[in-house]
Amino acid sequence: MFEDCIGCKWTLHILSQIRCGINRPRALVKTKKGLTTKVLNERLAKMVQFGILEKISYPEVPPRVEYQLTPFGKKFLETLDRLEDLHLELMNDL
Amino acid sequence: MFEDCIGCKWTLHILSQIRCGINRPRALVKTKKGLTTKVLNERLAKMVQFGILEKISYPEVPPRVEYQLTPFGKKFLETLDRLEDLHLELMNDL
DNA sequence: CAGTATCCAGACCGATACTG
DNA sequence: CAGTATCGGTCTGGATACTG
Repeated sequence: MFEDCIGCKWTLHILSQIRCGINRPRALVKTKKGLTTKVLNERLAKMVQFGILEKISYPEVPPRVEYQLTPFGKKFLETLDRLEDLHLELMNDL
Repeated sequence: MFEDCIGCKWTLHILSQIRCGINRPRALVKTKKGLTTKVLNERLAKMVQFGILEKISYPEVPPRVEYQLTPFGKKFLETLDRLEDLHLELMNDL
């Protein structure tokens, strides 16, 4: 599951954007050059499947969709933050 | 860095083996079918570079090499364990 | 705007053979 | 036994165009 989630150069970026409140597909695609709807949707689908994200569709025209972190997703990111802290600590020790 | 470490299907396996005390290249290659010296060495080099592993060469013939987790490497794995715990928790809630 | 389908270049990695 | 080099198939993912 890790591999599938993190073993993709976009996943971390996408998650951090969603955490910042950028949670609509179009907006997400525009946050980084090279990210396309195809790859974005693949990643989003995976993360929904893994219980990291939740998808909300509003029955409007034009359609509106938002993705939100689930409670698990939030804990997941927090744990990742801790990993980053660890790494920064290491760098400081040098 | 995460991407580089975890975004490879072998890394997690290799690290868990080393944690179990299987820390010589030859032995590691034999732990999983499909793992070759080339890929193994690539991964080991990366992990040494990232400060996760430490390489110890004994000046013997035939040569003997061992890899060990650094303190950072141990914390790194512990944090990964916590991620796994989180995921198991999630599964239980269903 | 959201999402899917198609195409194709290029990275990746497994197999093999080789050196020290 | 440790490590490097080379080759070649596979599969990812970026570009593009399309539907609802």
